[in-house]
Amino acid sequence: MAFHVPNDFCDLTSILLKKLDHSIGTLTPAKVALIPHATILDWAWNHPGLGQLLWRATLVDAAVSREWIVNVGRRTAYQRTAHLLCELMLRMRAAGLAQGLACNLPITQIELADALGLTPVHVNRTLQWLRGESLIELSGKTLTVRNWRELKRAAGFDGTYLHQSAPA
Amino acid sequence: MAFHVPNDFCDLTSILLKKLDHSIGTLTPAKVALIPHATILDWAWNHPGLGQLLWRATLVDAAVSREWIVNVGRRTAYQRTAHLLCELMLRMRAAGLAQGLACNLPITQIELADALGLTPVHVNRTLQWLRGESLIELSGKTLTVRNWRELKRAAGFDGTYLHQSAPA
DNA sequence: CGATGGCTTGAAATCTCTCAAAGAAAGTGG
DNA sequence: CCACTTTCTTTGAGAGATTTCAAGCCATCG
Repeated sequence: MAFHVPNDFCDLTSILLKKLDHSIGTLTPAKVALIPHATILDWAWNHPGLGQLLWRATLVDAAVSREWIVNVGRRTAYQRTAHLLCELMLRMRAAGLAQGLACNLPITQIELADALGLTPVHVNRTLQWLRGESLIELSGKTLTVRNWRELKRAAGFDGTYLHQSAPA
Repeated sequence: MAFHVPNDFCDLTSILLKKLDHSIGTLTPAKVALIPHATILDWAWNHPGLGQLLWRATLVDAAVSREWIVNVGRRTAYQRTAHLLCELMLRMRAAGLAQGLACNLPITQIELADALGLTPVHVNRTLQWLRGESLIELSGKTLTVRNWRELKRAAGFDGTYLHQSAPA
């Protein structure tokens, strides 16, 4: 239901929602910082600036979720896959983890399929199509966008929902 | 991407996310309370209990969004429709707006289709199927669940994500 | 160098959509 | 309160996107 890229806060939900309704796992070896709930709550209530930042982070996650609903519910496999790749590229760039329009994407087609609501077989064909149109290169663990403008157009992508501009 | 039932907070997102990435509309005549952002922010930072409640409300909305991703991405039209009806019934009950397993559902099949990522035509056939199985009655503006247990089973519904138990 | 997991390909099956039209229901104006 | 219009619901048949099933290939790893 969601992907996190390095430096993302994750599972902020658990601070206030005590009943687990989902789980989180790693797709690769990862360095994870564990922060006690008590610490976060202390930050939130005693440093309003921080609290605002944390709340905001959860709101951005929610915005991304809403976009995924649209993606999965209303776009074709082709648009949908392109859309996810646009999102991931922008988020990796914001995290300072991209070189130009290339970034690490250590994810299998099976995992991609799960996130896209497609079968792995169809994801495979869709990626071939995107490659055939020279929109992307995706080999091994590296995603390179060959034609950002066309990829965006194919996906119907508008990154507003990522709220990447600095918060007030 | 979401439905609100009476008494739901809506658009809390806009308090911290200044760039609009979606819109909100009414499906029926509605009584709406407008609260200035400044007021909400004041509540949030000067009354920690309230702030926690507000933050929590946005987290529950996010949890619902995540479930919708699953619903639209991984369930058949039949399961998906049943699932949404389960959710709506539970939320209407929590809002004190249901009589037993019957509640108001003033929504057209077209709107339902939009939320489900289906065509209105297919929603129509799906509802007929659910009616045929005696799981629901849905005529005019009233939804009645005839067989809650079976409807839940058909939908693969687990209401945990609604977090309806009282917050700490 | 065998084993495992991931990628690719093909063909048939299926779910859902599209197109098209007709019947109900609900709202509007006279 | 009745024509009239609009919107919503229903039905049918054909088309299409995606899935399913099945198999082969390739790369990586111990």
